[in-house]
Amino acid sequence: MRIGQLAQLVGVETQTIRFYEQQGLLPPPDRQDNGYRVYTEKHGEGLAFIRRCRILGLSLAEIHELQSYQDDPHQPCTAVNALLDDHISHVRSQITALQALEKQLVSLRASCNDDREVEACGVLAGISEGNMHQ
Amino acid sequence: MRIGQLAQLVGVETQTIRFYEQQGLLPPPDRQDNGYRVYTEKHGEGLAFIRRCRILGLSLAEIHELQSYQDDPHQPCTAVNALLDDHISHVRSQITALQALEKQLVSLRASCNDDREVEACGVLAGISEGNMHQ
DNA sequence: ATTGACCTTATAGTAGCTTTATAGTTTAAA
DNA sequence: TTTAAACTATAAAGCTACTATAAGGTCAAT
Ligand SMILES: [Zn+2]
Ligand SMILES: [Zn+2]
Ligand SMILES: [Zn+2]
Ligand SMILES: [Zn+2]
Repeated sequence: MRIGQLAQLVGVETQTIRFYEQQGLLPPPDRQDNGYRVYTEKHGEGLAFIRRCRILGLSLAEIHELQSYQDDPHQPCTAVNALLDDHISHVRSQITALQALEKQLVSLRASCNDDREVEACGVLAGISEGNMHQ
Repeated sequence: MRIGQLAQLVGVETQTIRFYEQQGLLPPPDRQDNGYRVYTEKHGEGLAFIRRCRILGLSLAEIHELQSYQDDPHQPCTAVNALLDDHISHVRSQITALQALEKQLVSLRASCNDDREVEACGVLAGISEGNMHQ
């Protein structure tokens, strides 16, 4: 299977596959005589794994870490679970931060109606005056 | 006032100030004979404005846009308010996406306790099998 | 023989800085 | 007075996870 077919199968762009190979996330495939990459089913599974991790918001470094655990399957899986726990708490703190931000933005927006000049805009004034409780 | 003092005053790094100048967000200050930048209070206010916008999650492009409105203070402020509305809805959709992600991650995590080998880890199995309702 | 679809590598761009490298200037201590 | 610390300058690279572009080689069909 060549790179285009693999790309279509998994739903990524060919450049992305080459990028993952370059980053050490996907093992370098064999080459045809003309230099074309030839992929196996295993590559397909590996690529799908990477993509599902990305959908879960894992960084390439975290994926790399998971792969290193997969390479040593008789270790206890505490490290895997811990990685996910860390990721969950990271996501949660992002949510918390964004919710606080939303509150701030909404209150800022409430300080202006649409019938003013820029000079008197409550939004700009609110930012400029810096009444921001961090 | 030199760049280091301004940086300390506003709480940014000197490189960040030079970066904003280069990006056209901060007007180029006068220079001493030795080439050192000399800042005024206006620069301090401008920099503080940028920083508060950044804290509100606005992009440099959005800040640039706000600055262009400030330069024309007798326009109606509808564009300012619209910019903020857009930003708020952007933040809200981020929150929604992250909340869905958190749910997915938590359910994935629940599929493993800590007493397994990597081979049998519920988390890794969950990712590999791809039972992900997008 | 030439078109078109596919493949190759290398390089640059995205956002918002941060880091590094290299060098010149000012200020204070020894 | 010398010298070292602290400050300034520019330019360029690094960060993340790709995406896009350029310039070219390969292959099947027309
Ligand atoms: Zn993470
Ligand atoms: Zn307004
Ligand atoms: Zn925005
Ligand atoms: Zn586990």
